[in-house]
Amino acid sequence: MKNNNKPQKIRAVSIDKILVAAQDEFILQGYKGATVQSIADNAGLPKANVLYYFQNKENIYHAVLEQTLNMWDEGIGDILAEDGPKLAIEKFVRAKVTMSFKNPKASKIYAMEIIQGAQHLKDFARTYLRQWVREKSKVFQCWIDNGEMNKVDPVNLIFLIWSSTQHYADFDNQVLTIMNRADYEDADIEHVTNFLTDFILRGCGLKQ
Amino acid sequence: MKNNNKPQKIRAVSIDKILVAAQDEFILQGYKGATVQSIADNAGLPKANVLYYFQNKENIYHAVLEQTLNMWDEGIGDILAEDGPKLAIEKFVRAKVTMSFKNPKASKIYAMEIIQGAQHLKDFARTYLRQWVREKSKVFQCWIDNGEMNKVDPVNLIFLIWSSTQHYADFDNQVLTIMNRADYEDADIEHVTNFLTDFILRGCGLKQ
DNA sequence: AAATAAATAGACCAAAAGGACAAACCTAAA
DNA sequence: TTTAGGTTTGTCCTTTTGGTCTATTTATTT
Repeated sequence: MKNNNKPQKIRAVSIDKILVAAQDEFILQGYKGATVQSIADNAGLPKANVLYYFQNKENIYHAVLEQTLNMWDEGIGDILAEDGPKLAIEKFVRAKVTMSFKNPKASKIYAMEIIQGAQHLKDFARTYLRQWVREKSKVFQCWIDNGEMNKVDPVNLIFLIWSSTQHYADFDNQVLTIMNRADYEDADIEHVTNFLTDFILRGCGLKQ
Repeated sequence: MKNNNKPQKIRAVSIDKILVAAQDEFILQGYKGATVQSIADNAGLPKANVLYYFQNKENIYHAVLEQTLNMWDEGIGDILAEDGPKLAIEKFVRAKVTMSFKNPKASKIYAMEIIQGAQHLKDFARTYLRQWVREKSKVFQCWIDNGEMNKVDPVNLIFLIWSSTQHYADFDNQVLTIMNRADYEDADIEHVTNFLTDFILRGCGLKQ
């Protein structure tokens, strides 16, 4: 019953189970606090088997990080000059909010990394991220210069959008506790998206 | 030269050195990853001496958390009905931004706690924080009902202010990397405060 | 100065955890 | 059936670390 899986898929399935378990473990315990044994238990595999696929704990963590970055990358949406400020911001905020609600764990792994000094993400931030911010800032600046939106510092605007959207992922525990709720519901995504787009568009002088 | 300290102050001084070192260690390594030895080294004391003041690691962490919450509490500022929306938001944002720039470590400790499930802060969130949000929401609601500001969901507004201000503390590494800078400067506080107050006031319909 | 309390410090221990190893166990092609 | 490559698992070892114990030194009080 167990190994009826297609031949070369065993590897993929096991690796996936390990990564899922590892993500939870790293969030809850941090890198040092996470134990291979616990990851193995949660993945339903013996420890030696986990070490067979990933040679050591650091490799597991790298794999989790990589997966997280890929997801972040896909879900980040984009800010296109041709969309114009209003549509671009709407799309971007919606993408990030949806991402935060649908995949809070990825956001948390990322947040913990940055808070702890971005040891494993220095390069990512220094190259990819900086470049991304630079490009998008230019787009905002164009819109400002064209009088399509208020004069708002683009870099800080990006920070505000990032932080206000990711807050619902990283601090989900706090948000839910304060709202006296057990879990997010689908309607929340819409509600928060509407709140944030409205608010941010107004902040940019794109509404009323 | 060493023990010329005033009599009963040795204890206070040592405890303080330990707490400072512990805060750094807990941020960098997480709870499980932090070692008493490393805290002791950074405090310039032998490990046994650290355990002499705090009986075990958990006590150290509790002390750090308590200190953090007190600081948070003082620095959080307040939102007073009599100030009116504009002044109240200005004051609050300025307080939180200043706090973020002046004491990013406290914000980080707090953020990690919440991200990791708020194990040690469940009570704080369930009682104090929830109550605080409830009260301040009422104040916002009054202003809205009086037509003193736009109809903006108060709870989400509070979340937005929290997240956008704390971002400069929790993600300082990322912010600095993106801005290609080594450290924050005093002028940054003013700049960010102005950006955020402007933006948020406009979002609330309190400007232009 | 003597006695008492506080602080410092080295040595030690048991438990936990990362990782190595080797033996067994499939599954599929030759 | 045999062989080879991938997979599963129990066992063992070493290092790290939280915490204890005891001894010594430094302050404080009487």
